Amino acid sequence: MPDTDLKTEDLDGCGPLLPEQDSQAKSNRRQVFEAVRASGIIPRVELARQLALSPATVTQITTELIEAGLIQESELPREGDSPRGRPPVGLRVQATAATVVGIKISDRSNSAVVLDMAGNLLGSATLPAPPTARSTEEVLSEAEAIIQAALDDAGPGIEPQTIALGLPGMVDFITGRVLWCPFMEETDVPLRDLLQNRLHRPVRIDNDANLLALAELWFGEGRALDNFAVVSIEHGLGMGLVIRNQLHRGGMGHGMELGHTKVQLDGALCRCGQRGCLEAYVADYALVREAHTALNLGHQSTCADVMLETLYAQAKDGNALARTIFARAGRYLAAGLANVVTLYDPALILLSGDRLRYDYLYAEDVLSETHALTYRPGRPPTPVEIHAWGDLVWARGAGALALDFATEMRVG
Amino acid sequence: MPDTDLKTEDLDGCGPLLPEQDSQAKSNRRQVFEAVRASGIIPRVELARQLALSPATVTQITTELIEAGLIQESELPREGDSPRGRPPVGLRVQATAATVVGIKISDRSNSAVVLDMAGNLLGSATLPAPPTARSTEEVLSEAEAIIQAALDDAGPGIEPQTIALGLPGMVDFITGRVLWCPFMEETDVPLRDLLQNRLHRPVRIDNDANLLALAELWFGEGRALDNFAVVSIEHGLGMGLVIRNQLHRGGMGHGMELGHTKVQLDGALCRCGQRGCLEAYVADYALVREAHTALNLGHQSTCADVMLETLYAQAKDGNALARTIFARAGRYLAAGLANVVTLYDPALILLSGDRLRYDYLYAEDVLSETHALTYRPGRPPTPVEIHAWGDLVWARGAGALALDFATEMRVG
DNA sequence: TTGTATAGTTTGACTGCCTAATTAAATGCC
DNA sequence: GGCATTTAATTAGGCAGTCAAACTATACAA
Repeated sequence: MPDTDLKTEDLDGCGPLLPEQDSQAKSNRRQVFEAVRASGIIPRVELARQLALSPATVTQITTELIEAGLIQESELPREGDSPRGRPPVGLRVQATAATVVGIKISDRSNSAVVLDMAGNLLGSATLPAPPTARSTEEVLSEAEAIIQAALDDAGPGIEPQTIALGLPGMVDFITGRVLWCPFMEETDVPLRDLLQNRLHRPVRIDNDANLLALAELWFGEGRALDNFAVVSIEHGLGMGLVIRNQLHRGGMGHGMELGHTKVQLDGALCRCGQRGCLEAYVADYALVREAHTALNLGHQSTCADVMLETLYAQAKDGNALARTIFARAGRYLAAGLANVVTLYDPALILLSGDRLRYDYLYAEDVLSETHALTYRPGRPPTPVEIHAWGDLVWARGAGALALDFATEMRVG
Repeated sequence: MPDTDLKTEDLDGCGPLLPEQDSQAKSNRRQVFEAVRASGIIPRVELARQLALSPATVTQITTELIEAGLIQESELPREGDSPRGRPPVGLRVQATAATVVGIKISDRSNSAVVLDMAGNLLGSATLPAPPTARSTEEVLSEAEAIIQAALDDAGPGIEPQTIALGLPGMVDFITGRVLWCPFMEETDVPLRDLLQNRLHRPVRIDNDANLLALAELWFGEGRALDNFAVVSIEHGLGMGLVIRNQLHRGGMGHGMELGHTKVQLDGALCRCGQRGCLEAYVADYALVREAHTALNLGHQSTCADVMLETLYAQAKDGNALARTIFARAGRYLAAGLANVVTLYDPALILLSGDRLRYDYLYAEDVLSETHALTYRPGRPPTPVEIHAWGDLVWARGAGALALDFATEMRVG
């Protein structure tokens, strides 16, 4: 049929111009290794089932991995009723195959964890962070110090294979540059390469909100989900997003800024200079600001933490004004979470962060308010869970990043 | 090293439990085919470069595809300066290899397009839709009728290989069920399978907001992006999201509901029954509602469209009240778009939909307001573009879906 | 002409995976 | 205890897909 018969002649073609998958799928070798690590202990049959590979292939790949010292055979825990047939042989990661360090630098404390190839925690350390703005050189020294402290805690003779570092602010994961960080003097710092040169080891860096999501994806509630959001409540409100089992770093590779979504046009003043940001209602400085007014604390120049504790105590004691402060913050938080649900429809929202002691903010009220503010007829409400782990979450998230890196290098 | 040396023993393993990629990557055969279609005309060398394949492999695959009648050799348009060496031979898809139909059913009009394998438009049709609620049987008949009309327009002898249907409401792409649709009497209808049985052809169905995103991904501005959002403004406010070159259908496979994000706590009443939804400020019914008050049209029971036109005309004539209506709607829309930017950080936001004639709503003001409401220091503002195509966009999006389906079946 | 540059094909080998047959290691039944 | 049964894992043989390298094809330039 000649072209002239066509009503439209599309010489530019149609369809997406970019390849769909990121480069190519992981090799079966790597998939097998990761399935073993994800399971803890798993027999070959089960690997074949999970990965839709033939038993022959699994045998071949696992033999290679065992020879390479990456996995090992291991007794499988006995079930109650032992079935007939040849008993399966368990496989597990050779934990000592590699060691990695994940660290988090912030303006409160620096922390680090040492993980082995199986993800076991070998050691950790937390050091206070200087409250002042810091030079790049200082940050590098702090990183080195906290790594050393964690390695010391883990015991002698550990040589980490890879290192991952997380810090707040705008971090470009791809280029490894810190575009902006609240406590750093300089901007647009190629921190990854600087640290790499200093430590003579491969380094990755990422935004701390992303690390939180990675921590949940690797070690926490998100492991069985291919799709969830992690909201962190601290100084600001951060968000990490996992989509199709992968961290979504946004167009530019930075964390998502839930704190600066608008929940009220011309609303409260945010420290970013705009009005109506969620952060301006929920973050600690917003609460402190109201506490000043409500509790006649205006003349005191106590630090924010103390002031918040005071406010919380008063609310608990029945102070109505103090209660309204938390109640309002809670309602706005609910609106923000409802927006996340409406825009993403994640399978789960995890609330994470240090401030979970302010129960008022994360009480049942907030959760039910979130559901009330979400329009999803006929669908079950999106579960919202509070996940409070210790100060080491971020470092563990960085550890996951480092582990992934090490896996890429060792397994391929 | 014995296990007892470890500080934590993680028998449950670590790392994501689900496979990262969706099943497996596309075959090279399919990648080659899709690259040819995406390019329009492309020589083998370029295919090898783009897909990182050896020339030998490209030769083999293209030979197969030619033999299968899926692509063909074609003259390559001459550049101005002809370089030395053997001139490349162009490849293009054999447009006649397959034909598909994409249709959209709504409460205003039904439309359909006929596309060939190259994505060329062979024919189309639009029919008015009955304004009343419809039974499943009626919807099926309408679908059949609009398909026939489009096929008639395309000419004789066309047998579509696959069909894709889009409609508003909650559509589960995976199961092919319509959980809820504004104009359908029944709920939870297995529409895909019903249509399949009726037409004796493979069918896919999807939400109309998703189709819009697919239309942009296949034929529009989104082709060169791996990451963008499409916002559609009609009765409601829908959103489709492309992430990593793939449509993000949310946890349940429905479209995202931008219209019901909260931009004002305890704000205007939305038809969903909640308060402060973006839709309650921006959708046509919200404008009409205010027009009633502002323009003393309360006694008239004219239809919404006429009322909106009146309002728009008055605003153009300088009526201050009418102007404030559009101005307010524009500001809230800006806040909603700013939230999308803040939460997703897409590479581009496309504004799409029928109502683009209400210039006031999408004027420069809205775009600059969007940027003003977005906190992204040091980063260039997210581009927001208005994309007005005709009434056939949705059908074309459905066509893309059908084309993808046909490709899967024919190319593998 | 002949040289050179670029596009595309042919050949042979290799990798990775699969099917099918075989071996291994347990239980249950007689 | 011995043997059938059942499930796990390995081995053997083969096929599909890809690549490197050598080769052919087709243009322009000198």
